[in-house]
Amino acid sequence: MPGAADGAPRNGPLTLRDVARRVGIHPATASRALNEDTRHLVSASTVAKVIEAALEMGYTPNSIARSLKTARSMTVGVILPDLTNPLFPPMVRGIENALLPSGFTALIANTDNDQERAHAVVHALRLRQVDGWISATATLQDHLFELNRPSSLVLLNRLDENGTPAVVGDDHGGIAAAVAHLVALGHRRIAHVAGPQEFSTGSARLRAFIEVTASHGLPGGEQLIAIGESFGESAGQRALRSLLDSGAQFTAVLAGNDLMALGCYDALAERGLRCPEDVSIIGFNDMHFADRFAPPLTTVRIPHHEMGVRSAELLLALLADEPDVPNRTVLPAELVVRRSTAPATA
Amino acid sequence: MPGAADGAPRNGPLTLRDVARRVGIHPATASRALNEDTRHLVSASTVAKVIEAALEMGYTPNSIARSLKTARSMTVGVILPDLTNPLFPPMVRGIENALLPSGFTALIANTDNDQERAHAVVHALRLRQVDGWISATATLQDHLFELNRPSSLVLLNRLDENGTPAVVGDDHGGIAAAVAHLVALGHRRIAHVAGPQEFSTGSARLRAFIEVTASHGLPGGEQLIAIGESFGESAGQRALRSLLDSGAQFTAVLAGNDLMALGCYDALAERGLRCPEDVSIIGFNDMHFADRFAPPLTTVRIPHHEMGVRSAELLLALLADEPDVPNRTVLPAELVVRRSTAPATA
DNA sequence: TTGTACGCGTTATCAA
DNA sequence: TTGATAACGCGTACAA
Repeated sequence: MPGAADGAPRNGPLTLRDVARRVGIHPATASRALNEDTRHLVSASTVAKVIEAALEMGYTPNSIARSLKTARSMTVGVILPDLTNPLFPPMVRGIENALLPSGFTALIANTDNDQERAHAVVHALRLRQVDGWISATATLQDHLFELNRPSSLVLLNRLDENGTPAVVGDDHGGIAAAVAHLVALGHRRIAHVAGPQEFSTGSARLRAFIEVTASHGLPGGEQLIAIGESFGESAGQRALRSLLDSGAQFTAVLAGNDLMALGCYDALAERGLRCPEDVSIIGFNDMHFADRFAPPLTTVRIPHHEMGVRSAELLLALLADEPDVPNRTVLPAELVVRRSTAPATA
Repeated sequence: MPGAADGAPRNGPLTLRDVARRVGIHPATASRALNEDTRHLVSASTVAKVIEAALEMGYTPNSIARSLKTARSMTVGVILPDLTNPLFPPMVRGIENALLPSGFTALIANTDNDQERAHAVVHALRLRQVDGWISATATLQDHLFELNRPSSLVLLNRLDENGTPAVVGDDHGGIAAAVAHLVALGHRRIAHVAGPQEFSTGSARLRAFIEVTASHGLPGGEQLIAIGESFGESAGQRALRSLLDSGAQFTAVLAGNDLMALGCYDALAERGLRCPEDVSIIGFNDMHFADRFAPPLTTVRIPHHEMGVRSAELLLALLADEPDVPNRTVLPAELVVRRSTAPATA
């Protein structure tokens, strides 16, 4: 005699059975009444009674039980290099905002660009049965692929070679705008402190830099390019330092991102060079507080929050098996001119 | 005949039954073998066989099913005002790092200091059956209290009047160090641009300011205090502006936090006042990039990451029903002198 | 329109 | 030391 209908009051949190008992119906009916898309199977009057009872009793469905039954955890794993990098919080907020209406929750994990740690956190999230993934890390895609249907993965601020659905900023357009700005200021010898080439953003920006400077007829070649070993400040500093040491002549620097631009500030300072009087510097991303630096950084803005939103929407579409989901979304980049760029003097 | 032992291969992800079948034992035994703290109930040889089989088959336990059975979701809800505020990411990372070894996962939610949204996100997390809460928001405690046993809540960077376990920075010590620094530089008329008084940090710092300036024998009184309506930049700007408008005389400003200090920079700039030549400014928190501002901000550092770690450890202890968990942890604050403070000239 | 019966995958409890 | 059974709370065929 399972599910006996006697009135023994339960002590833990309320269940569907409690609500059903209160209304005097079977739990299954209560379930149907409470559930959006089965509600039409139930008479309007019972629906009303069930909903009222549920509200009154303060019933909340147990999502764990539901997940076990439906085999969907309603969670999304979000893999980041490091939440502490101001680039990511706005993206995360965008993801969370886009996920909320659908009842999905984001699980955030940081890899610190460390393979070991990446595996650990991805494993931890797999144990949690996440339904899908948003990854803003590089070189991890392959591993995620081993473990997931491609249809449940969206890349954010990254591209891979497998055509995995991705949301990125317009690297080429951003670089073009930055170079055009410098050219308009009279700069002709422009250097590029590039990000690591394993990252799609690092290589896309370098490629764009080479193309765009060539199309402007500017002097190019490897002596005006230095590649950092990370996207951090010290990598930017070391890269520009090496350029300075090489004796290359330039009046402006395009940095791989804002953090590297900050490192360029440092490299300049330690040589007694001033920005923008001696060397103009442009960053990429327009991260929070870029307008507060000394000097305020001219940089390329990409829509962080919007990128998060779009990546989540893309994933939601994939999870809903929608047809025709685009596999590459490029969001516009925009140059923000501040005070780290000035007319060329040299 | 439930759980028939015939060899029908399942197609979905592997379950405990698959592993058990492979080894030729009962699923319950496999469960015991795989589980740390029941393993001692199983013979060493079966344990070995089960573990090997599980590894070989790539079995991963279904945490949803486990949660349903154990009534623990192994998740912790983390309530923040706004992840975009650089104060919080390091704390979140601390929380995640401290949680990871215990198998707990953090669910992050932002309130934007909006009651409506706060309720929505807390509700969403409740539905997810989080086992405990870490809250860095103000004025929400009461509501959380209605919904949870007090033993599952830890406050972070906040205090309430109910003695809820909390981890905070040493506001009084930090303010004391800041004032001492200014006094040593010859300042005597020091203003305070205070944070909102509904927040424990806002009121604690104001109280400390009043006490400490008095103990130094400095001029006090309301004309040297302005209270911002939020902890943001524009609130700080408006507050200092009002002080300036009031005609109050001061040579240094203690801001409620770093963001408000940034607002003070703006208020000074719009009056043609220079920092630190005309007015020295000190912030609070030493958030990321405070050293990059113009001028680099002298501020009080609190150990963000450590605070996150400690709050998570505290919560873990509460969840484990450990006795003698401290209900207030105060972490040391340290003054970081940069270039927004200088000897008094006026 | 509603009720019945069952199972999602795991672990707790009891019995052997 | 192991096996059998039941139950966590829910959703869903199927039957009524």
